[in-house]
Amino acid sequence: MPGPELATPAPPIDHRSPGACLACASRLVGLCAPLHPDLLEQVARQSTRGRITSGDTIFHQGDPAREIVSVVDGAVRLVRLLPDGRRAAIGFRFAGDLIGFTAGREHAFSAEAMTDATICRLDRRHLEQFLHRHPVIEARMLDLCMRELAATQDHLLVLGRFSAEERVAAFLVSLAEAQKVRRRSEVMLDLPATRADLGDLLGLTLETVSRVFSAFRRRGLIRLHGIARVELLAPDRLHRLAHAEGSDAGA
Amino acid sequence: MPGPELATPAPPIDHRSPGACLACASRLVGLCAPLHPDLLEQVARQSTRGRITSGDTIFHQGDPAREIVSVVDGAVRLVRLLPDGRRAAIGFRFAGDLIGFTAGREHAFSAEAMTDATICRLDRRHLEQFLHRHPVIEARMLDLCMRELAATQDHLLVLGRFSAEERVAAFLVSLAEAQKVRRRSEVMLDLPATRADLGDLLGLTLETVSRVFSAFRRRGLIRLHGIARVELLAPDRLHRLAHAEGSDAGA
DNA sequence: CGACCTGTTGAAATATATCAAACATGGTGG
DNA sequence: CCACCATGTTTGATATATTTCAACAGGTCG
Repeated sequence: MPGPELATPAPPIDHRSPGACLACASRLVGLCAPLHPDLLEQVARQSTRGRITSGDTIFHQGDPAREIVSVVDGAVRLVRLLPDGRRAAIGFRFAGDLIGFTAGREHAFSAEAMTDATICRLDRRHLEQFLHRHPVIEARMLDLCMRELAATQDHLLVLGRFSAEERVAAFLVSLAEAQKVRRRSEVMLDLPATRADLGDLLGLTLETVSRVFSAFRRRGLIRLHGIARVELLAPDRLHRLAHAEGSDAGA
Repeated sequence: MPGPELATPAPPIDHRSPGACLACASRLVGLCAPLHPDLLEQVARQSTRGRITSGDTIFHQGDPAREIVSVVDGAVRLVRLLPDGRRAAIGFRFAGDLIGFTAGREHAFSAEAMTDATICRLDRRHLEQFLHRHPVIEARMLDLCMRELAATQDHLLVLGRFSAEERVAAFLVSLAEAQKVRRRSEVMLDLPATRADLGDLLGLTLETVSRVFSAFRRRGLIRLHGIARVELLAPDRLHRLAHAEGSDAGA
């Protein structure tokens, strides 16, 4: 499903030298990296950690891609903007995700904070050199990239052939998945995105998203708690909807 | 060895010498790979080349991903099938493209020949071992993967926010691009796909695709030559349409 | 308090899907 | 060689899901 596979549930953070972010470096490497800690510092030393606030742009579509960004905490949306103002979101990213790693010279999309967030910027050059020196990590990177590719292809299916309800269901299911990976509840979901954000992600208008939420609520599929959290009351039925397995004809 | 699960309608395989396909191996490596030819043979030796006919399935969604396939010649569609019969195409692939390389254990989509084609099957294990031994190639692979990811994200934008006409225009432009890369005409395009294939790729019905082609024809944007080729009469206008740059208001 | 943002809901407009029929095309076999 | 068939295409009429436009409600924040 569309989304965040790359996930170590946010390791404890520890900044040795000022600005440096060893935590990010180690997250980059993954859980069981057969690397000497000293090597990590090579990367960490070239990183700067910072806190940003909801709505801030981390980098803009078109900016030279000189940095890779690790999301330490918070939620980020990746959006493409069309000349006439239409927006499409490539995906949402959360703690533990890496964004902005690209083959191109420029970022193909903007990254915007949906919540207050902590991020860590890594110098692209240094990261690439590091990867070249450590093929094991480069192999992990390839693996990561292929997973993200698969997730994006899933999303393609959603946008190409799913109805509005199926799209929203697919999103909720994938969000539950993402929270599970991060050791958070699978049924009580944090929803940092606005209806407009969801519309951009799912290829719908914000009104349609809102209507689908209402319909789900009426059918007893979900319950809204305040504005930023959804409870899945019938994950199984949502799952079937999200996989186009019909049989949820009812009400 | 449970051999024949990979391609149920087992395409006829032409075991020439020991089946080796040096051409595929070198394509995999890329043009200017700093590798000794002997090394290529390691990969080539484990490959089998074969000819398949239009409509054949190269591998099925759900099949164990034991092979990587290189398209030597012809056109292939990658499609995902939903339980209720809906189809969505991930993309089309042509000569020189590599398909089926994945992080998962199983193929997430089916690969079907749109034309008679020549393909080369590489053993996944061997390829992976080869990559591990040759980090330079692995780095190229990562680069390839990131490019494919970027292309898929582009497609996401198309499916999420483009009108039917914009989608078809985007497809034609990208097809022209693909032919240009392959040193073929940028305005006289081979169109191996049926209207239904295009619909699957663009998230439309075949009728809508047909109507858009007719509309483009009426407006003097394209001309159809027989059934399998399109001539772009106004590439610039199509380009603007494909990039949502408006200003093609007219008729 | 008032301005603003997000969300909800309604009514009308519209792009695309669906259903249906006729039309090309290319291959096959008599 | 032609008739025929299967397959793909075009076009039309209608249906429908989603968008668009619009009004209103509930928070939040200065």
